[in-house]
Amino acid sequence: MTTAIVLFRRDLRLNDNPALSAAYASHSRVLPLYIHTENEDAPWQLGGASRWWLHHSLRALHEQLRERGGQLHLCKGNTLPSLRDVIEHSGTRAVYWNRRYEPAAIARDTHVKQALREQGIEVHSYSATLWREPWQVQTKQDAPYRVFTPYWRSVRPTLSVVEPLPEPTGVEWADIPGSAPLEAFELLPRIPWYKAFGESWCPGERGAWDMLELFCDDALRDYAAARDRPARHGTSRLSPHLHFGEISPQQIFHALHRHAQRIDTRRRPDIEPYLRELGWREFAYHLLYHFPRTPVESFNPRFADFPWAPDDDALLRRWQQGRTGIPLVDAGMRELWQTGWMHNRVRMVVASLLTKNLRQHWLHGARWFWDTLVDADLANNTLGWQWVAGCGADAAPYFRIFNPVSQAQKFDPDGTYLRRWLPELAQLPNDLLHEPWKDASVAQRTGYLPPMLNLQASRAAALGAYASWHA
DNA sequence: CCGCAGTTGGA
DNA sequence: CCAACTGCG
Repeated sequence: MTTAIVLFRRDLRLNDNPALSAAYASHSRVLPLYIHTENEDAPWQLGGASRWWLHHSLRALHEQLRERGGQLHLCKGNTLPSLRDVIEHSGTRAVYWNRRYEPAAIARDTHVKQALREQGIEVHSYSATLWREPWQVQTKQDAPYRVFTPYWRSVRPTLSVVEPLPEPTGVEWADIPGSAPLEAFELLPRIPWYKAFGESWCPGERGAWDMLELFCDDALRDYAAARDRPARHGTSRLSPHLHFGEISPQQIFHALHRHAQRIDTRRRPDIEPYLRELGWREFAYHLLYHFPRTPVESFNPRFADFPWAPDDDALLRRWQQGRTGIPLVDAGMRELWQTGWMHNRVRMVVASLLTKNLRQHWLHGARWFWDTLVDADLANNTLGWQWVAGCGADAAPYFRIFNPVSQAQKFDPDGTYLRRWLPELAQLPNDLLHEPWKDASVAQRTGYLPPMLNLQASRAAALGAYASWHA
């Protein structure tokens, strides 16, 4: 009669959870544990929006366990002392977890594993958030891939539909006295800016599957085109669920495949474009593993002396608050603030404006996204910002500067997205909605600010600065 | 060593 | 057409 600890981290699910299944296979009792380590992930400790999500996801997991006669044991503190405490009070000799891939987490886990083993505790770790471990994918020259297309060409053919692990049934859940209340984590920020998040999101394993079902029923068929239209719910919106491991890529692949198979061949949706996006996520994790300094340093070393404009707080604040006077940018930043999420197409546009037109360092944008996105993810955030800024792996070339007006006209032609997030402009006809500055009276009538920059001039200045630096 | 190709654009 | 460069096989 032995007990095993299952340490939950970014795997807040009971299905397809290798650590949980393995623990249950070898032990008669399982003690589910979550440790709130306030600072171990510094400088990338959880941002505000992520904290909101985590709060609700932990509550959801706790409820799931209660329905099964158990409960999630919560403690606050550093991982090793907290684990030792629980080990001592529960008489446990084995700890199971699923791996994480952020540099700080790897260092921490390596240390904890070694320390526990030295005191005679078994530690077992598993792969649960990626299709392939980062060290398993290499070029013919035994180097990590730096370009997505060859990476994907090498990985995709090796992926197959695998039956996900079922939730273990009949588990005897263990607990010890002294669990902290969830409120003790103080995860909900003092400023209740997140009060509308609940209208968009349902954190937790069940919420993840509801979202996936919505995607299958609605957007999947038309994904390749619809995913570029910010007014539509054309994307999967699974990113925060994936980040916290409420659902795994394996489960998604399996579910999409099964869903597609049930539809007759002529109307069967093509799941490849979406799998490719999951491939980007996988690629981002692999890059972060192989290039652990990229969260703070440009992937391309040439950019070490890139002439970013001097930091400008006033300018940054207007960008953050959605007060730039550029409709698509302001709409996106307000969507982010109000829902904790922004459509990917719009993310590229706001990031391009900050890093290219305004020439602010990409880290300023990355940090804001880190704090405000419910799907803030070190691997994806780093890759995304460096890609837009032009200093990343497989990055956009410097001369590719998004024009927010033409992007809006192309992907939100009827202005639905702009009107949703810029209600003060909702009454304008489409041409003025896309370019409110064309009528000087709009600013007075609506209170909408005149643009803080000239798109053409700032573009030319950015190209000029790049060219003279590059020469 | 050679050849091919490279997420998302703008004017 | 903007620039060439390099990752990869």
